[in-house]
Amino acid sequence: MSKPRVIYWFRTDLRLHDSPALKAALDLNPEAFYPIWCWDSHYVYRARVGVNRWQFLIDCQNDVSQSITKLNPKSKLFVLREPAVTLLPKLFKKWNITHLVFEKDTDAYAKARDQQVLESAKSAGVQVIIKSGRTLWDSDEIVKANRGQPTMSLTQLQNAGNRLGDIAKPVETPTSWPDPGDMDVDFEHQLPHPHPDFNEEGRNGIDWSFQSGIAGPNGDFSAPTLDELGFPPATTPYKGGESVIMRQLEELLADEEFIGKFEKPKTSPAAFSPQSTCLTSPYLHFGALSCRYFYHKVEEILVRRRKQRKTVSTPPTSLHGQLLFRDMYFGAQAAIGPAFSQTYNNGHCRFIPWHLPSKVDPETRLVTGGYEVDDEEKEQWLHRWTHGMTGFPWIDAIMRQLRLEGWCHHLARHSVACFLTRGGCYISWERGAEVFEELLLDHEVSCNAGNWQWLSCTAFFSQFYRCYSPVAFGKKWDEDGEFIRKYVPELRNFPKKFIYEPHKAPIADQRKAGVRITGNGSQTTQDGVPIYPKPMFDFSERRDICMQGMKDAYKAGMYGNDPKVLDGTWPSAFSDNSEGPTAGNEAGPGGLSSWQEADGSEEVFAEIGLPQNMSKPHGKKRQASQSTLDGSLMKKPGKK
DNA sequence: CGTCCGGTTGGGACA
DNA sequence: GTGTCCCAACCGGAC
Repeated sequence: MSKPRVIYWFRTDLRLHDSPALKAALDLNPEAFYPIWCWDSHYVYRARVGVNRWQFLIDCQNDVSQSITKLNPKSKLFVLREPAVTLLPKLFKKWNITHLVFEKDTDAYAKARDQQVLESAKSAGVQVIIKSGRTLWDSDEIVKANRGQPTMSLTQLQNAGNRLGDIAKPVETPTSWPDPGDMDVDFEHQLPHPHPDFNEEGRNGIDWSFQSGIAGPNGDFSAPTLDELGFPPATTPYKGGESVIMRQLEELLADEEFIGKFEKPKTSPAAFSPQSTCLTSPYLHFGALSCRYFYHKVEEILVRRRKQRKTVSTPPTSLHGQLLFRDMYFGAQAAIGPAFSQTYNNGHCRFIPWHLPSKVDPETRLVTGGYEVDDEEKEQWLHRWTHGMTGFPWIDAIMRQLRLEGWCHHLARHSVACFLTRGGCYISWERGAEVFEELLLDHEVSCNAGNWQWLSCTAFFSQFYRCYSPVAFGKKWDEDGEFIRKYVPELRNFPKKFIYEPHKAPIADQRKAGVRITGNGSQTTQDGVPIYPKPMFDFSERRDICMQGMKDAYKAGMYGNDPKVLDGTWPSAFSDNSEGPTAGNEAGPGGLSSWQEADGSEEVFAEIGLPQNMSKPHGKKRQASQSTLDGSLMKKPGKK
């Protein structure tokens, strides 16, 4: 019998420590072992990925590659420039593969992709081993233990977890690494279709990461560079990689007071250099840090402190609580599926007639990626929020920190999310989720969608009268406005008295601080003088309007799968002057205020085999992150 | 892990 | 010692 020839397919598990899937692969004692990464067109073109997350991913890939090479100089992370669905069948054949091993993924897109890979493996006679390692418990098992229902509260998650038993102990880190086999990739290189490219706006050049052949420009299977992807240099100060976080974690764990007494609500959203929290989320996202490893390391400290009769914090506010919330969102997504990241046809998401609603396809019941501009003013508010030009310094500082660094504190996210949705703009949480998707290093589909639902009071949380003030909340943490001075530098020298409401400062104070408070954010200087915009609305006025709107929507009591939401008769449940596009008795499905049939652009994409829900967005380049498999592929003439 | 407002409480200054 | 005023700190309710 021939010895195993194994492909280990790295995805969002870019680590060597505590990887049950990697251990299972190595336990096969393979004759040839191929640790690979398939460069995926979904990530390159169809997901919204900003430059900072690109850099972080590439850091993680290079780091794991170096760790592999340390164990075996003949090996590394072999990055192959072709999507898995077309590439793997060719590799199975060319490399005589007997086993394919990977970590289980729960995102809708990844699930569809993996299903397709599973089928091709089956027909090629390749054995597939899949292990769970991305969450504390296997999310599908959690759902079963929760009577098939999505985990919509931490208690549900904890009860389901208790039924499943203890969180798996970390598995050992490999100390040796088998040789790869022959690396022949002399077969047809199938290029993914580059259109539509939703990351076009972020690029300053064209993407040519697929153009240089399967093994890349040097033929050495290296990870693409930002330059190859057509991106400018990244601006984040954070560096990806398993070895980076393992070093940082050692320092974090050394501070047993901090770990043992950690309470999220007591950490400051205004703290920077250093931040008030651990900043492990980007590493958890890419799997550079195992959540189970982290959980058990924290547990060791808690056990020690309990023995010493020292105080320990508990879920939901403790560090364990944060990891449990993550599992809760994964469990919710695992049960609800692709609809989890949208309102339409989501029975667990309250229907609220937000402005700028997502366009939907009543056939597939998925969002199409575009949104409707029901009100030009709201479109401008969204733009100003996105770019940190709202005229509310606390909000703008957070949004600029997010864009620049790819991260902001959890409570800061609360603040800006509340402001965009139920506590200010009354704009769809799905618009905010898209912006976060692009900008966050730690963007996790389930956590992002779940937290936006939480903050907008459409699911998980419902006390909409708890509304963050863009002035008071920041002041509570940072009276002097140091955070604002750091990220909104035009206000650096503004008097403390007015730093949260600069438009209230007398002209003399403005002149002294070297900035004028004027305009709508479309300019940064006027007559050579730096300017900062006036607030884009009266906050307390907007808060009252939003709260009344939320009351109306809660009274209507509809969810995303309500027949009236599905067929567009939902406005009959609202008075015409309720906030949002609520006039009349009929509108479009979802929260749309009108409904037109496809405008023709959809057909173009249908032609190249793009699934409906990934069809070109109307007007703006936007798309759903959680969508079905990107099947759009085209053949490059000739061989590699 | 909301904010605002109004009412109560309690300590200190002072008559 | 006691009454009164002031104000900050705290608390509970409404939204």
